[in-house]
Amino acid sequence: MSEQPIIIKQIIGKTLKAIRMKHGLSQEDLAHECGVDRSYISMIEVGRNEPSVTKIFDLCKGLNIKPSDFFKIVEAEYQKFSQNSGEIE
Amino acid sequence: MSEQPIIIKQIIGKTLKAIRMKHGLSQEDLAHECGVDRSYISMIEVGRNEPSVTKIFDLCKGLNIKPSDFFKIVEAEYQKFSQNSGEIE
DNA sequence: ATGTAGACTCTTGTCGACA
DNA sequence: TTGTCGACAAGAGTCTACA
Repeated sequence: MSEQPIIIKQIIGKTLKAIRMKHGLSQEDLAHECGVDRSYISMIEVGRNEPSVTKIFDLCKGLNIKPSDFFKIVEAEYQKFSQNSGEIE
Repeated sequence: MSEQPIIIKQIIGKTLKAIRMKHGLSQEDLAHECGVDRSYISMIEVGRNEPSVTKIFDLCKGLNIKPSDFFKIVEAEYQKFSQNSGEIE
């Protein structure tokens, strides 16, 4: 049951990384900004951990974006991915 | 650091319950619909567990709503809550 | 129809250190 | 600057069963 054909953590990771880099922040900057561990951000971006909603809200605050916008991107990628059943990018 | 003044799990639970009931579904209906445990849905709605993003996507699929819409509601409640610094309802 | 409990497994999330 | 490893406490998530 934990076998999701479409892996949401990977989409979240890719999305987070893209936004973080667009803002010109390092992982450490962001980690310090929102009070989470740097290695944890790495884990997320690389798709190993799926952050909780609470953590995503924290991260979005550090990135000055609205969580709903973040999830809009994730949802769009999710649908793209489920249609193509292929690459994330 | 895991001390969030504003508890997102409670907002998620309240939101899920409201949408589920608007759709006229029981917890068991929804659980069966999206392949999760019924007691788990109860846990979420009551604010004891914070579901992962993956689970929220599953639940939204069972409710025929877009995850981004779900999070839009959660975000709105979150902001209302952080302004009033009071009741969720 | 819902909340809760116990017991269990797996993952999240933190921290320090190393490539 | 980032990925990863190991260890650890805490929480997610399942299942059975009872109020």
